[in-house]
Amino acid sequence: MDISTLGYALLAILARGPLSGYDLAQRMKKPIGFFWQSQLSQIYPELAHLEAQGCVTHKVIVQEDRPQKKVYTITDAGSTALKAWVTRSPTPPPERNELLLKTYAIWLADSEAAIELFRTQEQMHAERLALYEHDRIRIEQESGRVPHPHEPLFGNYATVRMGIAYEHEYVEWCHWMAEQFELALASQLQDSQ
Amino acid sequence: MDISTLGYALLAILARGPLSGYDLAQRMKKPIGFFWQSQLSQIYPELAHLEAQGCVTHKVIVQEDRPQKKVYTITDAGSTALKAWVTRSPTPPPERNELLLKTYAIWLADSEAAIELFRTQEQMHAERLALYEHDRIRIEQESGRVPHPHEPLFGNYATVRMGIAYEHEYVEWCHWMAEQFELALASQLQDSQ
DNA sequence: GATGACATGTAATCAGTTACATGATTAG
DNA sequence: CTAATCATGTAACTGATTACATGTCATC
Repeated sequence: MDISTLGYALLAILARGPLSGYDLAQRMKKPIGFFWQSQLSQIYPELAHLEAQGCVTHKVIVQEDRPQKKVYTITDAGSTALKAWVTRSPTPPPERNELLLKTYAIWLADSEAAIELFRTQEQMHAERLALYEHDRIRIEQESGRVPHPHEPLFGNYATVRMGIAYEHEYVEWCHWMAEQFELALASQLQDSQ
Repeated sequence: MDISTLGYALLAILARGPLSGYDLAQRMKKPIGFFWQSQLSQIYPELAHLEAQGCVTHKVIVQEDRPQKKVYTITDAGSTALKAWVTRSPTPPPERNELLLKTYAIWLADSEAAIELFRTQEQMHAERLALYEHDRIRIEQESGRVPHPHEPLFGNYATVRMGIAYEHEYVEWCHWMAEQFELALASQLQDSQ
């Protein structure tokens, strides 16, 4: 029995309550998607796999107003496997950041183009930051102040905290990058006069 | 003609000077590896592909003390393609952070196990932080103070700056996480007395 | 003579994305 | 009747990792 990371991701969501594959995909967008993404076409086979391993079971639910669906529930075996996994040190994943790769070769670019690139990135990350900060406040209001480490909402809070710190750094770095090229541009203009 | 991200990564390295496949793989470890990793078995076919596209050429160099090697040089076409690529906005990659996924389900864990996980992570990132900070100082000494945006060393400096900010945030967040579980543990012990 | 760094590749496998295929039900 | 959402899947392709395969040269 070996479970893929996606498998654990699905178990982590199902640990909070039963859901259909379609609904799992929705969760894979909104809160989970910030640190683990996945497509429906990958979720369905993975659910079948988890069921074959005895980590989940499903019931067909017939709905009147919508098409019928399969609602999956985590089993004791699944719960045990998930609990064992959460505190196992993850193997450091191969880093892959295309923006940093571009940055490594950015000395080749025109200042104007570089400034545009980093201003755009700065704005993008500022938007995400605002989104996360909104989420953080929502969570703090839902539970009185900071959630306790043993309630599910703590998972949301802790990850959103990381998101805020991450996006905050990103925005500042992008800002610094654009600034460097603006300074270079200014001194170029001065030289040509 | 379409070039993969790995292809651009190789071009970005070759833009600083000709190298063999083996040497490119070395660079893929030391400075580039922090934001783009790759194996030799992927590099060799990619170099052949780049050569077929006219982005690089190679010469066989016979060495006396070592086996012969193929040294690759970037062409004008390769240089043009690279320069056009560096300032194109990258498509945001699907986020995938296993530690955050575990964090989302960490409320299921025992406080002791959680503390160990985050203390270990904190130490790991503190080590990387020290490594990056050392690198930053080395670069600042090599060039008088901050490298100019249009010299190659700026690429190294800018990426290492991001690395420092990132690892710094990571260390702080891990520390906060461990602290949350230590507080939970302390209040548990108090309750049982 | 064995080990390790240098050097270049191919083959099998895996995880994940995109495209394809089908169908129910509701709202406009 | 048409588009959007809900709902479940399969198939083809792509990028990357791991394992396999071969060989040179220097040092211990």
